[in-house]
Amino acid sequence: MPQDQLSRVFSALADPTRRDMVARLAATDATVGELAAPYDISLQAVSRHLRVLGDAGLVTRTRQAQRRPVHLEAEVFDLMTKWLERYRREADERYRRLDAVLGEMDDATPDPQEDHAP
Amino acid sequence: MPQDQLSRVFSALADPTRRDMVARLAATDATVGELAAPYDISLQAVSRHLRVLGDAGLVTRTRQAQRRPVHLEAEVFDLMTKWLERYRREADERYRRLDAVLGEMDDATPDPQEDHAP
DNA sequence: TACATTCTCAACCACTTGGTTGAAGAAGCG
DNA sequence: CGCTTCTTCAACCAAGTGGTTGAGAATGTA
Repeated sequence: MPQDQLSRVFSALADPTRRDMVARLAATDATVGELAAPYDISLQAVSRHLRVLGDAGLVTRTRQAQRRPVHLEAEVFDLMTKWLERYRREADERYRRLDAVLGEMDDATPDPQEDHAP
Repeated sequence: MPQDQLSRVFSALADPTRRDMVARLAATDATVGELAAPYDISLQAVSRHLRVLGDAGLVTRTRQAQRRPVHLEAEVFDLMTKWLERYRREADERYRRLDAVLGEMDDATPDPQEDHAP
């Protein structure tokens, strides 16, 4: 069950509620109650969403009286960006290299040539 | 059940096997059998992984005799990059001007189903 | 101390996910 | 046509997820 961090991060962001939380936390820190306000789910559910974000390293918590303010950790985004950039660039280059037809299905005489670059 | 695409994309990439497939597909197209080779799981499982990637818009399939070559669609990465860049930058700026006002929630009450989008 | 506020833990439940095996569809070859 | 190759569909199962409610921990306040 100990997934790698990248998996945890992607998994955490696969939920719209959690993405929305991240979006709001990018603007400012917030407490659990504040974060929960807009949603129609229980405080406990929000708390658990935050635990998922925390496990992914996307947020950290502190203590402020009874409150547990949540803070977005931007560094983790770099991890994702790094992964993304690498493969996006590779695919992009490859796309640029072959000047034909991918994705277009309207060819009447489909004679798929090899698209391997020389 | 019809999740938004961003959720499907993040969810698809939350699996290490699928991320590895994407990585390999960034180099070149491949058939199901070719993709399956390195992994110790059934061909059917690989086929289903590819369906997940396909539903997320990350790959497309064509037909080549009995084979169904898989092609990586780089455009979807832009979607993620856009999302990432936006909030990473916001958090970065905020980090830079580290005034950190807690408890200062603005009036934004977003619908959890929708991402923060302009 | 007693009480209110804020948040988390625990148990439960419906649904999804990622794997399995067996059967079947689709295309080429003898 | 029957047989082989490549791939998907279907049914099943264990484990995970996201919600619920109820209890309780942690802290500040009267």
